[in-house]
Amino acid sequence: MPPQRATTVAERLRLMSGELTAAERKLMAALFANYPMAGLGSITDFAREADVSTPSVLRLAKKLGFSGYPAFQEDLRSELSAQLQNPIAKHDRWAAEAPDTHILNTFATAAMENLSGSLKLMDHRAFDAIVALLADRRRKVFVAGGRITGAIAAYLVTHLQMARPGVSLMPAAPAVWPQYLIDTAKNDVLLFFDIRRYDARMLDLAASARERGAQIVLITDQWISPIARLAVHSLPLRIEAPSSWDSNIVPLFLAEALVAATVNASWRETEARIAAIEGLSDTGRRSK
Amino acid sequence: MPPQRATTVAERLRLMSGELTAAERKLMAALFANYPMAGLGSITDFAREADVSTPSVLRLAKKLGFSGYPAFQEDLRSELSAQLQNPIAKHDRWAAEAPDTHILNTFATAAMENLSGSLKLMDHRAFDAIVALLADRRRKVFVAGGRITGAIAAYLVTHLQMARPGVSLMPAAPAVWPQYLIDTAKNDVLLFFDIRRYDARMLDLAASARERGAQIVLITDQWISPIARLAVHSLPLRIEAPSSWDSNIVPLFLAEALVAATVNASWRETEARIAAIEGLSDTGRRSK
DNA sequence: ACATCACTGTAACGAATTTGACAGGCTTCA
DNA sequence: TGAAGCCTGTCAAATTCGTTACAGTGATGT
Repeated sequence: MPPQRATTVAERLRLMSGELTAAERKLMAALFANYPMAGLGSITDFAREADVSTPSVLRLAKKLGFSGYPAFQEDLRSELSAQLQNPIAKHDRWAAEAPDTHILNTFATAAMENLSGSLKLMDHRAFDAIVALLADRRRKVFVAGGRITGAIAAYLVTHLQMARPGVSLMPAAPAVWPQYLIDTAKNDVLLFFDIRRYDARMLDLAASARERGAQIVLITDQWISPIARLAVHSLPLRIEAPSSWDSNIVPLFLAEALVAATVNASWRETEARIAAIEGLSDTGRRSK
Repeated sequence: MPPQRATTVAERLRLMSGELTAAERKLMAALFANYPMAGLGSITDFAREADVSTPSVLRLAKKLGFSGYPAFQEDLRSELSAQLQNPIAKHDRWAAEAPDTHILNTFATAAMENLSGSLKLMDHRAFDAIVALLADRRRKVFVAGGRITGAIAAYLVTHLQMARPGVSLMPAAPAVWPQYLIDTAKNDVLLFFDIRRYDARMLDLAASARERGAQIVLITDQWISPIARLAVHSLPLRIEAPSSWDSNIVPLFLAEALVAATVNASWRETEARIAAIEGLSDTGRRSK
């Protein structure tokens, strides 16, 4: 454990720069030349880079208050990861007049980080492949969600049903699943939202569906549901929130993006359908 | 020398994700959970982080085409330093390797703008006042949503029910609303999600509830539902999306923030309840 | 039920790293 | 000029690390 995380290594170095010896200044220069990457290799590499001996590096690390070279490196790493986490986030407060610590602001920061973190690691080819499956009208589509994610699944189904026929929501009760499975043909699509605590019965459902030849698609969290090994495509998302429960903002984002992309992918057929729905639902409904 | 710098480690990993074994997927998840820092420590640390053996780490590195673990690390480092060179550059592209015009990117931009736009205009005192209403256990809480926002309403109810008793979802069918209204006492809370096209029957419901003395709370869009004039608090949100439909990401955000704030506001009473629910739901359910 | 195959962890080896001890060299001041 | 003190590198010991070999396990298919 590093002595004080109050400040960065660079900061500490600058503070001590007056008391540094010649070799230590060379090290400091080498580290700043490409900070902090130069310090992330072995102590030997770092020493060679600065053209000093390895013990000099060790002495510098100890002078900075670290127990040894690995401790020094660990500090550099955590510093770096902290820096990477807020590319933009800490700019300013989100909600104009609320304090930084107001839950609206902490939640907004978490949501932004979840979204950008999810997208950075997302495989957009998998996304496109899922859209292709959803846009293929020869396949029936079933969507399943757990106790919490059920609402997201329902949301997706509501929208997909406007975009194409043959879309159903898997009911929450496992007892009725067989009735849906029996109608599942080969190559139909079964899309799961499965986020921790993963439901064992969802895994069973996925296994049964897969046996019948269904294409399993999985939307999960960064810890990855066990359904992943049955799925043709899985998308892991970040869902952490400053709350007792996880955040489903990113899963909802993905649901909306999937719908929009599916509509785009088959606009010819979808356009007429949407228009028809508009016509039907305008009756007895006031619009803006 | 690494085999190909044409692509990032994350990218290569995603490309091979289909051919990964269970242990390798655990490693991938661990690496992505804290990318790329998790891979910059020792092979032992990385293995422990992912809860696999050290040889499994090595096997993954070789599978990705590296000569050994150090080569893998070197690639991560150079990738990282390349990324650090453009501090802001790739900020506009959210999904790292998808084109700017990919729907994931356009949607992400819209979502970010909606969120920050909503928060800039939000009255955090109204938010706090709503939380105070929701946290007051003497009041029953009813939540109503329209055809689309119903899923968000259901999501809010699912979570609020974990935080406190006396929370119900207004069913979609207007026919059964009287049964709920009859149980509405003075000062109970009726929270609406109402987004364009505003449903006339929702307005009727709000009017009836208000006559009975209920406190009406409204979450709506920037064009503001007519329910607003009946409500004690309204929060207008931005919901525009590059899609045929509006985005409900910000409404969901608000729902989550309301839940978290409500839990905080009455933590003393809520803590035990959450623990009890955990205890009940752990039975017959697998955890992570 | 059996055999095969792929996967995973344990254990042990060699290599590289980190660290401490020591001695040479430079500077400083009497 | 000489001596003291600090700084620095060389060297070797100890530790940790990366790697290989092997055996156990579970899944798959005959």
